[in-house]
Amino acid sequence: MRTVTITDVAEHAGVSKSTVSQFLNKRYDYMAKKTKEKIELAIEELGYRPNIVARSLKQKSTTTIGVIVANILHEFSTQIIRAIEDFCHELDFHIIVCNADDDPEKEKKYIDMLRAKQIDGIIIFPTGDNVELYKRMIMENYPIVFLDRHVPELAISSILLDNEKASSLAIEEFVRNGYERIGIVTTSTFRNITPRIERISGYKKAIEAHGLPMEDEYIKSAEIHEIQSDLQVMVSLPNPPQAILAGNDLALIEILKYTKENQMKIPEDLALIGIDDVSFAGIYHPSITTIAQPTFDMGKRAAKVLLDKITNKDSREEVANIDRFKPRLIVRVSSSKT
Amino acid sequence: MRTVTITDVAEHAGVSKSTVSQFLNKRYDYMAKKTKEKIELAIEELGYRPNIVARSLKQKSTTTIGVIVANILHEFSTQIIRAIEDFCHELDFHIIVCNADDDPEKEKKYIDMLRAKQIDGIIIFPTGDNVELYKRMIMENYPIVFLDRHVPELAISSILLDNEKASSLAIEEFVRNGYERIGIVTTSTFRNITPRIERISGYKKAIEAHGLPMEDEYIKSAEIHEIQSDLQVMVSLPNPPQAILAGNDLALIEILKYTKENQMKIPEDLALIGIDDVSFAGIYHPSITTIAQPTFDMGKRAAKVLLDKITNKDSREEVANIDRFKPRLIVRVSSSKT
DNA sequence: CTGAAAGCGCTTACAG
DNA sequence: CTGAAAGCGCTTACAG
Repeated sequence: MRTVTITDVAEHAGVSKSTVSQFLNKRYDYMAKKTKEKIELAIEELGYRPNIVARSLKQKSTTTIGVIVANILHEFSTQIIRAIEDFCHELDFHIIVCNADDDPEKEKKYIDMLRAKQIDGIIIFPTGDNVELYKRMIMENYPIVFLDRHVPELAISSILLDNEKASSLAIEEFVRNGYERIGIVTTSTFRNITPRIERISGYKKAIEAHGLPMEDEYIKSAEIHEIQSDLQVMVSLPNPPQAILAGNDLALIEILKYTKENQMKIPEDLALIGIDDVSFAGIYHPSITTIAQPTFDMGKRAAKVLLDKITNKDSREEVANIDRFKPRLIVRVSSSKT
Repeated sequence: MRTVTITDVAEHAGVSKSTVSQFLNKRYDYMAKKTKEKIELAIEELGYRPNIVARSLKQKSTTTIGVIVANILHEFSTQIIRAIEDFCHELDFHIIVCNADDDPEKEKKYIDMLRAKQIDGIIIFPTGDNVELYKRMIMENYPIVFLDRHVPELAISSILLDNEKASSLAIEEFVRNGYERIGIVTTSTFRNITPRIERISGYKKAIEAHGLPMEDEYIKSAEIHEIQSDLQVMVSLPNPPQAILAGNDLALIEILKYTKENQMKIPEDLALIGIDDVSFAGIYHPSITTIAQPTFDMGKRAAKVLLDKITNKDSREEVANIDRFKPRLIVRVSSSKT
């Protein structure tokens, strides 16, 4: 089954390839009506479908972008992907999804491959460990946007949550309900991952601002599989925290696992707020107070900023344009007075 | 910043483009060691990265596949995507993720675009409404695999759950615990979506096999936003069901929302089993008995079957190869005796 | 208003 | 062991 090409269409319609190409690109300015009709008919009859790879080679654009998420297991990642996909679909762009698995090597491999494939731009949740590579892309003025995390020394547009605000919203809610000994548990801050670092610093500032006890033992950032034992330690303190802020969805699930296994009552034995409005927050017993990220807006913005850069490649930016999105407190039961 | 091409490398190394190309494709058979080194050096010095679009045009392969999910909101979809991505990453294939949003028009648009982009093959969760289009792809021997759903009259390899088994596992678990009036709630069966149809038929067969009461009122399939009111009707029956099987994750969440709002106790007021082992099943109060799909295996298999077809395009298959995966019952508390 | 020609950056069969 | 030439399927500046 030979595939039909523009040459076949041209022959069939009795015109030149150039003219067919004009037609395909909707440059009808000077095209005779008859010519147009002949081409339309030929395309129809032959079932012609333009080869976009050939077009891309010539035009140096693939109308495809890459999205490299740090860890596709976070609900946040999949919601962002969905938002980006929605936005791109409108503009007939496609997205290639890559999961770096928090591995800088894998991230590098993906970046290299995406660029070899002439992908027009990339949205990255950066692992943070490929600074040289990021720098090279900036130098080459390659369109790129960071999401969720950023690398402070680099002039790359970044879409971030106002993470400190997220923590302070949570602490304020705890304080309003009379909690004083408040802890925070996040996944590992190995490699200085922005949201984790900032959520902890936001936590510290808020604790201080409210004159609450600040204990190192109340702050845990660890690998997922270590969280259970860390919680054990925290709960066994002489003065254990009465409330905990979960740094993200995976941390929250670990905490809920712990409280369930140890028959701790929420919020009586331990009050809880989670950053990320997980799907089950409203139906859990008790329902869980969360800090929601505007995931849809953030994904959409990232896509918009990237596509703008792609369309507008000459305008190089000199400084990182950091776009902070506001988190929103959703009050439910897990943080209430007891 | 002019991009460096194979011509630049050839000049820099003092050899021909052909030889550089041989090098890039690792055909070292007859290559002098010195030549190899010169090329390596030139590539290094120029920071050359082959243009895969050009290669694709010539080789008629993009080492990229498309994945069109019906609805990216299901956890099942994202797990499948992850599994496919993992598998493809090993083989240096990339995946373009598309969300058809259960809209046949959108599905069609994606299929057309993916083919125009010369994507090597597609994994589809078919909406079912583009039968002509599917048929044309079969005729053209275009590599394609169906996942989660299939279209019975078509000879397309399909990766499916043994859906009837999934339902019967659930019914048996209910029966073991003494439940007799058992209902099922799924999202809409408009357009004959395979898993929903089969889960309902499996439910019916199992109910019959156990000699349990079979009532039309115990069977609901509806759009997400209608489920609350349908549950209201079901619960208000003179003889309401004592147990409900949730057809998928979204249906389960609706049911939990309903029971929570109406302060129904699980399993005392209503026992529950959900198909899809949702992330929160183990930490919910009470923990939720589920029927797990082997999502990782299914995604991996789909990718494997597709890549085999791509590698092996001559071997056309005559009949649909339907691959049924076994569901697994995970007993927790929501289905226990009261 | 339309066509001939060159070119995008590769690969490949063939010649030497 | 290596190179010249043709070709993948488009687009585009230019000529007429």
